[in-house]
Amino acid sequence: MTNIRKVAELAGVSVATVSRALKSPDIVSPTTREKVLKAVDQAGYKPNLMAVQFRSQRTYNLVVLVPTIANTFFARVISGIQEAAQERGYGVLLCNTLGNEAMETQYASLVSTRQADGVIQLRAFNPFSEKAFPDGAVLPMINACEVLDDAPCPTVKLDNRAAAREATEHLISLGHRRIGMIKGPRRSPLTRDRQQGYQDALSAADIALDECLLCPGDFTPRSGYQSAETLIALAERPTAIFCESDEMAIGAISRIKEAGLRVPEDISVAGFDDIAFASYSDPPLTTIAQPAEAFGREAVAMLIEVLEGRQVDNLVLPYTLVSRASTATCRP
Amino acid sequence: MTNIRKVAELAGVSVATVSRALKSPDIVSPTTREKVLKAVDQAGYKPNLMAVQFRSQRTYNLVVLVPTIANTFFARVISGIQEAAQERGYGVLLCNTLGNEAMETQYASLVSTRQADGVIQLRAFNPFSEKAFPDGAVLPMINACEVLDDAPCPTVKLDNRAAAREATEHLISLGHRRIGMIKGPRRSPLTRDRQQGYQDALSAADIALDECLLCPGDFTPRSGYQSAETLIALAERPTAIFCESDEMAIGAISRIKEAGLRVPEDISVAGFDDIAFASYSDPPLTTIAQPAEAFGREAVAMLIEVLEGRQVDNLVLPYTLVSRASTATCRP
DNA sequence: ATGAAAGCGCTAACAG
DNA sequence: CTGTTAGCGCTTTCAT
Repeated sequence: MTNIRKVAELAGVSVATVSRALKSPDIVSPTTREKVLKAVDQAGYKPNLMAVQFRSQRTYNLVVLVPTIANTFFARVISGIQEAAQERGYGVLLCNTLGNEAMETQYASLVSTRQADGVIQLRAFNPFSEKAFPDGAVLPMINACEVLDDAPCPTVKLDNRAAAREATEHLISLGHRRIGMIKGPRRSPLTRDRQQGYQDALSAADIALDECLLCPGDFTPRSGYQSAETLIALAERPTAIFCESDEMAIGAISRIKEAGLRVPEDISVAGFDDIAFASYSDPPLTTIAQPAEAFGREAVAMLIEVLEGRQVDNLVLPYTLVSRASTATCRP
Repeated sequence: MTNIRKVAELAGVSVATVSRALKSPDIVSPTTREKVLKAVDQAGYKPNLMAVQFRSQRTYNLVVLVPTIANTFFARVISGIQEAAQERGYGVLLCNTLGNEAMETQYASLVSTRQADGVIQLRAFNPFSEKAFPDGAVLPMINACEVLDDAPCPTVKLDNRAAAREATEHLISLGHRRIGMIKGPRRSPLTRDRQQGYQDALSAADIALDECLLCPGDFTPRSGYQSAETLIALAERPTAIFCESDEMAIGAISRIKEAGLRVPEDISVAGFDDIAFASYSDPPLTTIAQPAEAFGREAVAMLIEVLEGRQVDNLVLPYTLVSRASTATCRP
């Protein structure tokens, strides 16, 4: 492998000059620069970035901790991350953690071991030990999408409570009063906030909360399918279901139809995320559109700010209620 | 940041001893080992892997070139890659190339610049220039899923021709003789092979090929939707459609229903990939199941073999026809 | 404008 | 078993 020394010999200059000709062309004389560039070309020289990084103590790699890459919402977030990182000369180390905290901690240590400069965490968990970054220290991390309440770092998120409230209000405005909810994982702040929003809407409309209508889920189509089954079987069946993800909504619709019921005639269904399939489901899904790619892009921009020692504010991104055919007037 | 020297001072030994105590504990005396480990703990020492890598000339990073991470099939492949890489102590540098050759070349140069040890390419394109790896040299690359005909490296793929033939034969066996096909990108070997399989099946059943029934697509639901529109509008409408991806099949079904036609009563639809949504579409999708995660796992295993200088054979993974409700007997 | 030389943190001869 | 020493390839003072 050709290194800078080879190039220096070939050009008849010192290694320092080669380095300078490449990094700050303006401070070497045009003639030397020419010579160097010719030698670089001739030798097919590519700087060993491992050495460069080692020297400069920066890797230009970002670690992304994603709960599951199989979820199309996260896939979109990652696209955004990937794109923004590339533009700024950073690589992306993708870690599919499946929500496993040990794994997240392990991956975060890529930063302690200087394999990466910072972390984008897409789940509400701090993967850094007190030890690695004692108190006062600024964590090289951004927490995005699902955010810790007392995050030790800057965050980008949606106003999940408001969004869930709006989705629920949409159903209420269609005349629904018995509205089921298929939730996300138990201890997720995201789920808690969305449930809050759901309850806010009910309260505002003077509808009493019925715990039976609250079903567990894990964002997969399968869990939506199963929880829909429970809801359908209820003595007093809901006329609408609000799902915390489109994937669950699609699973739920599948189960509802299997039971011989129609969407939205018998049961309206609303989702959350606005994934690509939402438009192609039957019926097309009413949902809350999240700016998934923007989450990724913003997280990268913020993380780089942090890495460069600047102050960063938390960010709340906008959502939109997209009304499609899966929700309709209640006609019991 | 604490480094090996600090630890050495703290333990009252040389840096070499610290290094040894950590890398090959058996060749240092138990007492020194203890001292060193205590010092390591006390200093909160983590080896600077950048330095280790720099020294050992290995990064333990793999580059993955993926056409689009938004496709759930690739998401599964990546999960497999990710998992296998982690088990073997490798990190994954994910590159969403959108099929852009310049981008792929650029990312592949992470290897030339020693940011990564090898490449897993999920598209039929060689991202390495002749210059970087002259002829004889063994490319540190595995080509998976969509494979070049004369790949310059080991490959893992499906027998796409046989799989497409089987899917088509399934439709023929149901009495269909007018079978549309929604294809993948124009110049993809994958598309060519699948079309071959489709034609193989037609020939074997003495059905003449009708070019009108061949529609373009790009694996997205949207393209399936559009091509279905074309097929429906045909004077002699097909009674079945074979799509090269489930995402297109889902788009196609959506369009067919919009036209007031029923699946499978009026038109049967078959897909390819068996993504998670295939079971939850209405009707559930008949499709060719690919072992997506296995592609990822095998590619990693093979790449590491190559990196360690061993010989590797090409691999063909098995597929399965999964028959669900979207295909049924032809009754014109 | 250029060169000589130090050193980033670590490992691996080579001595002892 | 342990210490000394020489780099890995590069950037960056400090001289010239």
